[in-house]
Amino acid sequence: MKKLLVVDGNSILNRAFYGVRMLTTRDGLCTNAVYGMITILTRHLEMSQPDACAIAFDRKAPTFRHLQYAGYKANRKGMPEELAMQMPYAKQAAELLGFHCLEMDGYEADDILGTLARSAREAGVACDILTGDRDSLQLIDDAAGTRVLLATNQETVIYDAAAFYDKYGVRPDQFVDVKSLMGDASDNIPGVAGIGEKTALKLIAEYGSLDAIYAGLETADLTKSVKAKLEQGRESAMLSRKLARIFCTVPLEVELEKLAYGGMDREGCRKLFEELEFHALMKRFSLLTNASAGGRQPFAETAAEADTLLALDPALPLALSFDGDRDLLTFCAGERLYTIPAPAAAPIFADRSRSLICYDYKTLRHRLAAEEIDFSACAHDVMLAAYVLNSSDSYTIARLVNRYLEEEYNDAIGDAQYAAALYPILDARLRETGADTLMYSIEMPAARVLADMETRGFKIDRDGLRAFGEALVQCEADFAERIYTLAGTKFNINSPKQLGEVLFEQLGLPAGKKTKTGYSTNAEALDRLRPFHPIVDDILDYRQVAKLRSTYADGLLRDADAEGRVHTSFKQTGTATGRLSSTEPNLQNIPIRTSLGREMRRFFIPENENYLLLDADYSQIELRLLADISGDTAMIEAFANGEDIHTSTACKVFGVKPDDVTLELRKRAKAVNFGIVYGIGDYSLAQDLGISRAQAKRYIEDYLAAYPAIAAYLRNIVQEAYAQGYVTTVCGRRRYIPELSGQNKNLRSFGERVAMNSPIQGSAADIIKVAMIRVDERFRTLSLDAKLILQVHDELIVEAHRDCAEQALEVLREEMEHAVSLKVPLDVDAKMGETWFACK
DNA sequence: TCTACTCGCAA
DNA sequence: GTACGTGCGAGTAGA
Repeated sequence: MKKLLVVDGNSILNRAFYGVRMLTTRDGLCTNAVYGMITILTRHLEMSQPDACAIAFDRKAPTFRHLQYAGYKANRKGMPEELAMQMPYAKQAAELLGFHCLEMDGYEADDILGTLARSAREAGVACDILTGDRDSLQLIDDAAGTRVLLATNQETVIYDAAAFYDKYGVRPDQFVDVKSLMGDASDNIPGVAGIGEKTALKLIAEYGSLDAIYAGLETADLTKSVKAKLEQGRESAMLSRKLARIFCTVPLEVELEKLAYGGMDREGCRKLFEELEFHALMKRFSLLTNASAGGRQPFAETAAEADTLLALDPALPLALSFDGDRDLLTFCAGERLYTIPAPAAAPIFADRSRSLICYDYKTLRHRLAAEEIDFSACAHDVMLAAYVLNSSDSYTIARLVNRYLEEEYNDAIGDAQYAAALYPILDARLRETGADTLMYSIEMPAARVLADMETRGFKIDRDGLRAFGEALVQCEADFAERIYTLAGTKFNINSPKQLGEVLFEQLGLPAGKKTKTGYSTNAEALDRLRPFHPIVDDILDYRQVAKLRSTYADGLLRDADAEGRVHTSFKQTGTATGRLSSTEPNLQNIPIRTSLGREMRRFFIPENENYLLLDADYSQIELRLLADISGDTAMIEAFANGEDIHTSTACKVFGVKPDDVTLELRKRAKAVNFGIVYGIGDYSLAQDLGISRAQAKRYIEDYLAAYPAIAAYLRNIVQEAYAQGYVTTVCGRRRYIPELSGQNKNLRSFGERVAMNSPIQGSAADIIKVAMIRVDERFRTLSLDAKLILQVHDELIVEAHRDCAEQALEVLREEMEHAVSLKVPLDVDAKMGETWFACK
C-alpha cells in the first residue's frame, strides 16, 4: 500500500451544496450536494490514484470540544433541510464509489482524518486529505507524505509544507497556535480579542509558538496595545488552542488494510444514479441502459481513430466539443458520436477546407493551442450565431437548447450533439434575418483575431508598477493619518458605513442623499461636503489613491504572467449592444481622466526596446454614425467641415455664434451629445450637469429641434422597435427589447432609450470589428512585425517593431478610416510611443 | 465562503 | 413619487 486518500465528507458536501445550483428529482428530492460530491470524489480518485480511501462524517452527538467549551460552534445554525435530506444518499454514493465511511460519536470528521493520517504515517503510507476546510492544514507533514487537497468550488489547491509556508509564512505545525490567537468565527473559537489573522501570523512567525510568546511577553518588543490584548486573552488563547488542535488518536479500531480501494460498484451506482436522475453521470461512467426517459437520446458513442473521421463524407457537418476537463474530443457526425484524444484530431483542425461546428470557438481554440494544435479549419460557433441573432440573452448551451430546439436541456447529451442540432437552425435564421454576413464575415473572423490578441497579451513594466504601488501605499497611509487626526478617531475609511457614521454623526456634516443601507458617501455626495470640513478633500484623495493601488497596481501585478504580460480575456457575447467586454484583467477601464490615474499607462509597454506601441482611436464615431443614419444635414456638414462637434452643437442648441461658445456651454453641449450616444435620460443628464431635471429635458428638446433629422430618426426607430420588438445595427445585429411590451412606464421609457441608442453603439462595435479583422489581415500579408493587442471600444492598440512602426500605423489608420463608407468621414487619431501613456 | 451592497474606472 | 446607460472589479458586511 502506497497511498491513502481520506475525505472530510461534511465539508465537501457543504461546498458542493453551496457551489452547485439546486437540483431536484421529479419527486422533489434535492440532489445538488450529492451530485457535486460525486464529481469531486471521482475527480480526486483519478488524481490521487489511492490504494485505500475513506470518507469521514461528523455525528450529531456533542464532541469532546463541546464538553470543554460550552460556546463551541454555538453560533452554527443547523444544517438546512435541503442538505440534511441528502445525507443518507451522500453516504450511500460514497460507499458505492468505493469509499469506506467512518464516523464516531464524540469526534468530528477532522479528528478521524487526523487519526488516519497518523496511522498512515506510522505505516509509511502517503496520505492525501481532501477537504474544503482550512482547519486540516495543520496535518500537513512533508516527511510523512501528508498533503491537504483544499477543494474550493472552482479548483483544488494542493498544500504541502512549502505551499503552506508560501501562503501563510509559518509552518503547518504552527497553524494551531495561529488559530489560538486569531480565533475562528465559524467554529466560535474565541482566540485573543482584537488579534486578527495578520497579527496572529506575524506574531507566530516571529516568536515561533504561542508558549514562546507568553513566556517572553513582558520583555517582548510589542506595542502596548498588542501586549495588553495578549495579556487579557491568555486564558482564551490556551482554551482556543485545545479546541483548534485536531485529535489524532480517535479509537477507530480500523486497520489501513480494511480501507483498501476496490473500485466502484457499477450496478449499485447505476441504480442510485437512476433514482437520483443523474443521467450525465450515468453517461460519464457508461452506466446507461436502454431504459432512459423519452425525448432526445444521446447518440451512440464510439472510441475512434482520426482516420475514421477523415474517411467520413466531407459534406457531412462535423460538430465537436471537449469532453469536460479531459483531453478528449467528442465529434458528432450524422447520428454517431466519436471520441478521440485531442492530439489525434490535429489533422482535422489543420484542414482548411473543412467546416467545424462548435460552441465557444475562442475558448476551444485556446484549449487546442495549449496542446499545440493549430486551428485552420473553418469554424461555426453556435454561441456567436445565437448572439448575433439576439444580443440581449444568455448564451449557455442549455439556454440555446431551450430557445432554439425548444426542449429541456439534458445533461446526458453532450455539447457536440447539441451544437450539431443547433447549427442548421441558427444558420437558417441568420440567413432569414440578413445577419449571415455579420456572423460569417465579422463575428467569426473577429473571434480568431481576439484569440490571438489574448494570447499575445500586453506587457507590463512590473518593477515600475511595483514602485508606483509602493508610493501609493505610502500616500494612502499619509492620507489615512490625516483623516484619523481630523476625525479624532481611527476607523475603516474603506467602509461606507463607518465613513458615513464619522462624517454625518460624529462630525455632524449635513447628510445629503441616502442609499438603501445608509448615508451616501460617493464622490458626488462628498463633493458637496467640501466646504464644510477639510477632511472631505483628504477622503477623496484617499479614495483615488486606494483605488489605483488596489484595482490597478496590485491587480495587474497579480494578473501578469512570468514574462510580465497580462492576457485579458475578451467576452464576445458579454454586452447587449455588440461591444466587447474585457476581464481578468479588465483592460478597458485603465485610468486616463485624472493626471495621477493616467500615470498608470506608463507601465503598459512594448515587449522590449525594439518595439513600440501604436494607438489609434475613432473620433466621435457614434455621433458620426448618428449623422449618417439620420442623414441630418447640419450634423453631416459639421463633420464634413472638420468642426468641433461639441462647439457646433452648442451653437445650434443655445443659439450662439461659434466665437461666443464658452467653455461652460461647450461642456453642456458635450454632455447632451454624450447623453444621446449612451442613451441616458433627462434624469441622468440633470445629474451630470448639476441642473434640474426640467432644465435637462429642455436641453434635449432644444437639441432635437436643432437637429430635426435626428429627431425624426429617433422617433422612427422607437416606432420600429415597438412594431417589431427589436432594433438592428447597420450589419444586422439584432437586439430584442422586451421592456417595450410591458405596462411599466419606466421600463418602457428605458426600452425607448435602448431602441435609440443600441443601433448607434452597436454599429460602432460592428465597424471596429471590421477594422480589427482587416488590420490583422494586412499585417499578415505585408509580413509586418506588428500585432493587435487591445481593443477599447473605439480604440485599437498595436505592438509593432520599430522598423515597421510607421508603416503599421498607417495601415492601422487606413483600415480604421475605411472600414465602412459613411456620409461623413471617419476620423482617426493615431499615435505611437514607448508606453501607452506616451500615445496621447 | 458566498452574496449583496457601495463605490469607481472606462468607452 | 421615482427603477434611472453598460460591464468589471475591489472592498466591506452579514449570512
